[in-house]
Parts: sequence; structure tokens; C-alpha cells
Amino acid sequence: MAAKIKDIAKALNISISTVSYALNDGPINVHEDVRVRVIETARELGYRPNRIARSLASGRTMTLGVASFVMTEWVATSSYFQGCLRGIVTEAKRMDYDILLYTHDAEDPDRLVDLMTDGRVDGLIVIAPFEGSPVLGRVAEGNVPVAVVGGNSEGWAPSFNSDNHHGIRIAIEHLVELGHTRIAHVAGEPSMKDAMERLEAFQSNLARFGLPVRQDWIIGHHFNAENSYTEALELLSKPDRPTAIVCASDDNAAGVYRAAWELGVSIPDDLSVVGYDDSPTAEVLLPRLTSVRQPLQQMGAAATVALIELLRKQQAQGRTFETELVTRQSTARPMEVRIP
Amino acid sequence: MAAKIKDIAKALNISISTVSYALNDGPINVHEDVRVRVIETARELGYRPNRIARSLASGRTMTLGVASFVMTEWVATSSYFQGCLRGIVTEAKRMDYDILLYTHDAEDPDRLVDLMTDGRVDGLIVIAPFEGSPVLGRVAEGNVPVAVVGGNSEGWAPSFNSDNHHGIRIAIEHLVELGHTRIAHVAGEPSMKDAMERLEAFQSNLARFGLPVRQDWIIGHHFNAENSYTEALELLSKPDRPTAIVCASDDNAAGVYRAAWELGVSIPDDLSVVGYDDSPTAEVLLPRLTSVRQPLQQMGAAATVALIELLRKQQAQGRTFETELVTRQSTARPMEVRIP
DNA sequence: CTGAAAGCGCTTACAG
DNA sequence: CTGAAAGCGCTTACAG
Repeated sequence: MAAKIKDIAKALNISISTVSYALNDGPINVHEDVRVRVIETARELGYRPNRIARSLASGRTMTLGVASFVMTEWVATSSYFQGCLRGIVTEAKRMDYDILLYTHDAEDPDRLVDLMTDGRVDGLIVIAPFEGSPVLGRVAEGNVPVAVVGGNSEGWAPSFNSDNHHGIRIAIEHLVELGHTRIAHVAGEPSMKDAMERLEAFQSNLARFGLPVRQDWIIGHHFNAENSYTEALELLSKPDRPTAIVCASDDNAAGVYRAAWELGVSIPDDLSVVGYDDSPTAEVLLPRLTSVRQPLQQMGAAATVALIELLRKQQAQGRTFETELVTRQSTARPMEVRIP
Repeated sequence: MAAKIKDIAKALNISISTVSYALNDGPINVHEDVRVRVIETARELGYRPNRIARSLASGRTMTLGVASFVMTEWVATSSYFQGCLRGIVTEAKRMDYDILLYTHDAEDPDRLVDLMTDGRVDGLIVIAPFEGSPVLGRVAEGNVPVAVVGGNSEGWAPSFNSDNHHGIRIAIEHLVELGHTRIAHVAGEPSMKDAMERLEAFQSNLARFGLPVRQDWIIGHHFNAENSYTEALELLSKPDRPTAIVCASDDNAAGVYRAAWELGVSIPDDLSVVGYDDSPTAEVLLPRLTSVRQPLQQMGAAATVALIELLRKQQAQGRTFETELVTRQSTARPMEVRIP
């Protein structure tokens, strides 16, 4: 039978409140010698505080919920998710919180909302929620503080994003400076705000440079490598193909690399590729991937800090982070420009 | 103010036990019309069950703890961790459990043990514990059921592994069949059982084929790409270099790829590379990586199933999974054999 | 500084 | 089937 504070109190013939004060070093002081004896007998009895009981009594769980709207898929494959999660874990650790990872996702929104508001967490970080999903609003109504990373909180929560328009703009400027005029796009999951903004930015920036926006050169509409591979294979095997591709994620770029490799299309000689995220994948791909860096870890960390602030002060500010282009080896002048 | 079962009971003028029975559909039956009215007013009042209170009363939390001994590092970079986690999440979801991810790791074992035994989880899955760590034993003493994936549980828990000896053997047999005699190894983190077994198997299998085991051809001793890159750069720039490398993980192989790329060493023409894990990285690398597959998802899933069984029946069996070689494009006959 | 007691929001024998 | 009550293991005003 595990020891409880009652057992310690009994052994020492003192009250359980004193034991609690001694163990927690507050909120009320305890005579030094009493404190010492409490701690000692706690150790002797192998006492382990029950966090559930403590949470119920105190109303704080010291755990933060993390939900992705596509958890099952992302948990293993998304370098975006990984980057955010690392920032979250690092910061949560500093603040002494643990992470509750919901296994259910937005496939079943009602269920997800129930789980998120069942009292197990002090607050929630939602990663890349879908546009127009009712989940955020209902969680907020359930009085659970939320911070969002990578997506629109639709006014329900502070959100932490990077500037997608800027990110795509610098990618395209880079390609245009190199002399590219035939530029394609691998778009991301349309239900996610980041993907839509990047797509819009892609189209508007091509237009800005007077370049054609060809619908058949906008492929993908997913955030994974597999899909990009299949569609890039088709795109690149046509004679009339682009000389550069801007991808909505590094994972997408990985799919393009594979397609190019199989078709004997050389990167960057025959095809320049720009990724998005600057995730670890960008360094695994060879030639190393030129990528629009968004500071995922920072975004995850900032969301965590904001959430904890929200718990304490009832308010916190969201933030949009700057993006920058990390130029590596996957982009070069296009053939026709280079040859003369 | 959020509604509680007391409020529902009051509104309906019935007892809270009846409300509880109605809401949970058990363990005692309730008149159908009462049940319906309870559920209806619960909805009207916006009632949300408090899982913390329920856990305290029932003794079950419906959450499973997942700990890696190197959480902060792995959460973002280890494809091994990801693979396991995916299996765990998938299976936990089916069984209706959520996952508590500990942010602290074995850097501070006392802290970790305290967190693991604080009552927030019904059981624990520990991923790749270090050899000889006191954590598992102390958690078991704390009466928290544990399952281990990828590592030695030292008798404390059912563990789920793959057969490292077999895995390395088939890798080396494959290379020997291709004609390689100059084979190097990128070893993994020595404090992990898998890494040590693979290293031993590497040495014994080379010996079995009468091939030299050169200490200067055993590099790495980490499970990450960065370190492998640096060391492979050195190894491969010597004139007297191996024609094949067996890596302790796909992440290690990624480092070797990069080194080879930068040195202009062509894979598989100048160098055959075999990875280990068959993680998503194996498909991202180009040429696609020949890799020893260990069924990480299955291992994670099996550990989860076993853990839940352990909760119910007090006992469960560990299992060692078979490995198989997934032959892709990163291995070929060595130059000297091919040319004649 | 210490103690007696209420309370956190549920579940679950135990009577009826 | 329903109710009154104890209990899960803590925290925390409130008196003293």
C-alpha cells in the first residue's frame, strides 16, 4: 500500500495540513525541524505525491495539451509537427509542464473537444487547425485557454505564425533573380491556412513579375512527400516543364527530389527546387535544399510561453515571425540562361 | 460556472449517483426515461465531465505515459522515436487512451521517476532505456506497469525489440554476396542496447566471413546524422577507404550520404550504404536507401497492447520481432569486382 | 506555526 | 431502479 500524507501525519502525530505545507514548502511556513522530519518520514515510507488528487484540489494539472488536427498522420511523418513539438517540449520542460498528446484528432471534432475540456490540462496548444473548424471556439467556450501555432485562431486564441506572403515572395524573388520564368508550385493541404496563403502568395508574386500562372503547374495540395512524388513525376515528365519549383514544405520537396531523380532530371542543373520550413529534411536532401525558413521551434516555444502567460494573466499576444531564405545548393540559374 | 453532476441532480431532483450511472451507462442500470432526461439536461447545462475527479475516484486515468530517455533531443530528430510513437498513438487511440509525453528525461532520473509515478498515467511505455539505469526498477517498485520498446527492461517489464543480430547479419551477407570485403560500421549510442548488439553483431559477422575488423572503420557512436556526417567525411577522405558501410540507423546513413556527396563519392558506385530502421528517411535519401527493416510501428503498437493487457491481467509477454532487408538502390557490387 | 475541517467532482459499495 | 454516504488523496481558507 502506497503511503499517503495521512500516513505521514499519523506517524508523526501531526495534522495532514502541516504535512502538506511541509512537503510543498508552502503556502504557509512550517517549523524547520517539523519540516525536516516530515520530509524524512516521507522518504522512509516511500511516499509519492498523487498528482491527480493534487490537481483536483488545486485546480492545476501542470500539463499542457497538444493537439494536431491530423495527429495520427503527422506524429510520424511531418517535420513541421516535429519542429513545433520540439519547441513546445523544450519550453514546457523549463516551465515544469508535461505534455498530453491527444490521440484523437479533428476527424471526430466532438470527441476531440470533449477530451480537450475534460480537465486534464491547464491549457492547450493546437497545431495547424483547419480553417472554419468549430473546435477552437468550443474549447474556448469550455474555458480552456488555447494558443495556436501555424494557423488561424479566428479570434479565439493568440496564434503564432510566420509570414507566408513574405516567405513565398523571397523564394520567388530568388528564382527570378537567377533568371527563372517557368516556375511551378507544390501546394499544401488546402484546409490549412498556411497552405492557402502560400498558394495565394505564389500566384500574386508570379503576377507581380509578369510571369504566367499556369494551373497545371500547381500540383500537390497535400503536405506529404508521397503525393508530391507522384504528381511531380507527371509534371516533370512532360516536355513542357518548369525550370523551378517552389514547394509548400520540405516534405513536399522530398517528393519532388525523388521524382526528379527517377526521371534523370538534375537538381539544380535542370530544375531548381525551393523548400519551405527549413526542417531537418532540408539537410538530408542532396543537394542540400534551399528553403524558406520559418522558425518552427521558436513558434512552438513562443506559443507555449504565451499559453502559460495566459494561464497566469488571462491574456497574451500572438505573433507573426519573419521568414528568411536559406540558400543552399538546390537552386541555380536555369539552363537556357546559363548556356549562352 | 461549469455544470457538475450535482447541478444536473438538483435540476432533476434526483441523486448524484443516479446521474453518474446514467451518464456512464453503468455500472448500475437506470430507468430509460431518467437516463434520457439526465443526458438531455447535461447537454442543456453544458455539462463536461471532469476527468481528474473521475480518475481520482475510479483509480484509472485512461492515459499512458511515454518517456524517452533522451526526449528533448529525440522528439524532433529521431525517426526511430517517431516510428515507435506512431505505433503507440495509433494503438492508444483504438483503446481510447491518450498519451502523456514527459518533457523531462533521464538526464534527471529522480525527477523522471517522480513524474512517472505521480498517478497521472495508468501505465508507461519507455522507449530505448539506457542499460543499467535505475529508472525502470524504481518505477516498477512504484507499482506503475511498464512496457519497454527498443531496449533491455532487465526483467522489470515486457520488452519489444527486434533481432539486432539477425538484422546486421543479413546486411553483411548482402554486402558479402555483392563482393564487398572492405566494410565499415557507423555505430549507435553505446548506452543503448540496440546499438551495442548491432556493433557486436557487426564484428562477429565480419569475422565469420574472415573479413578484417578494423577499429578505425567503426565510427559514430551516436544515433544522429550530424555526427555521422563529420566522421564519415574523415573516413571517406582517406585513400584507404571501405567500399561499404553498415549504419546503425537510417539517420546515420543520412550523414554518410552527405559526406559522400560532398566528397564526390558516388553511392552505390563507389560506396554501398546499408541503413537500419527502414524509416521514412530511407525513402527520402537518394539513391533510396537499402535498409534493415525493423517494424517500429508494430513494436510500438505491440508494447501498447501489452501494457494495456498488463493493466487488466497483471501480466503480458514481450516479443522480439524479425528484421528483414529492404533492398533498394544504395548497394551494388564494389568497383574492383565490377570492372573486370 | 499548527490543527480541524471543508472541499475539489467524481465513483461505487451499500441499503432500501 | 434510486438515494444517502463514504471515499479517492490532496489543498487551503479559517481559527486558534
